[in-house]
Amino acid sequence: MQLYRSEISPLFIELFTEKVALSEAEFELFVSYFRREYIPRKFFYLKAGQTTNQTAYINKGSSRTFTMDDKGNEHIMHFSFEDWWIGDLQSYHTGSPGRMYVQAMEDCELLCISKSDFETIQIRIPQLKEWHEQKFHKAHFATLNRLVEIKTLTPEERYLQLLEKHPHIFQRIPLQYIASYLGIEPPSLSRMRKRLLGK
Amino acid sequence: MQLYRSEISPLFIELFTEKVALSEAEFELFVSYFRREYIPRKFFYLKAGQTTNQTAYINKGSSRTFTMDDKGNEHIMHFSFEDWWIGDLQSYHTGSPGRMYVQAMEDCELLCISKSDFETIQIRIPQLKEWHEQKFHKAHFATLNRLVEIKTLTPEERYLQLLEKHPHIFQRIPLQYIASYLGIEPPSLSRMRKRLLGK
DNA sequence: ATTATTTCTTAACCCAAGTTAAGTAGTTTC
DNA sequence: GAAACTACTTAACTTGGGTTAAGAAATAAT
Repeated sequence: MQLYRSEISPLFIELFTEKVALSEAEFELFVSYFRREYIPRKFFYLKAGQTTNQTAYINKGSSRTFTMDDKGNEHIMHFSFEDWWIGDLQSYHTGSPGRMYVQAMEDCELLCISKSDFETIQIRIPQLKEWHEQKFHKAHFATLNRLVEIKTLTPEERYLQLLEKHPHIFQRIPLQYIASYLGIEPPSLSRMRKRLLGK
Repeated sequence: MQLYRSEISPLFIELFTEKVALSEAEFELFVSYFRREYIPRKFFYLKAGQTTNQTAYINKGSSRTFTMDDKGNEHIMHFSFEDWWIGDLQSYHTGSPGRMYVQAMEDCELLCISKSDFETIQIRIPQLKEWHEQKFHKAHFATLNRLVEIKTLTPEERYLQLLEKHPHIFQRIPLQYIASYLGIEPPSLSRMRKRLLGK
């Protein structure tokens, strides 16, 4: 099951041939380790309790990553779209069962590479190791940013900031999910939006 | 200004001679790069806007790390005690101005090493690089954990969890700071504690 | 087109946290 | 020991989110 270039997002190709600067041969080798995976809307790429041993690139589609509390309520940590990498970082790195659910919000086409394959190829192509580490750092800072946001901003401020910084999200994601991401219930978001109309 | 062994926390010695498994000579070399720094109570090790170029180990004392929002309210991210490393990770890694304030809650004695010295010695002693990376991973997962907690637990649940997992904190830290850490105002914490007495 | 399903809004009520300000207790300082 | 400062609590009031349930609107399925 080989992957043809025409089936790979241009952004993926650009990332590894230009930013990571793999040679043509290195890129071919790298890609050869990937496998396509389809996750239909509403299905799960990953569930809490599972241990991940692969990383996935979203070639097409979108997903939401959430945890579930004791009472069965879902809490969305983030959304992912084309050109994002999804998975449970903690499970991937520690090899222990994860706490995250990753569910397709739209039909997803993923490009997946197993952890062992990735580690193998890192030895041959050191740039990939470096890229992976940087990716990890960025993920950390994104999480830190989320934490700061949630501590320093009111729900209303978080809503306005999301609207300003990521307006496209509102065109693709149901408001109930956005409410969960903001940390409030759908009726609260509804009330808030009404409140803000008068401003 | 040399550091004598008797002046270094046994935990620090144990960490690097046993867990990181440095040889006697390596340890001596490593320690020689450190410099002592004293931060009196209420003074700042770091302020938002500054760019850090060192890491600090708390040999003695405690600190709080917080951000400040637009309205001037402080939001405590975490507390640190003996045997913890403090600083602004994001500023340290990206070399850009940080958003964190690190203030001594008790008189602090720190062991500090500059970023450049640490990078130099990493080349000579690769175990240190590995240790540092692991430290970074753990920091990430701690942040993730905080985010999950704050999203899935109510203030009361967060309070009870803190009380259960870190009861010693209540013996060393003013309740107003704990309130900030939990994400509520001091009167709310006070009311909550009163409420919980009847249970 | 009709039905079914999903998504969003609204209303009513409750409750907990925010806010402000006052007051108490404990500690430090001189 | 009095004054000053800090930490904590309490009260009164406001505000905004949670909850539940019902209904409206939009979308998908048949």
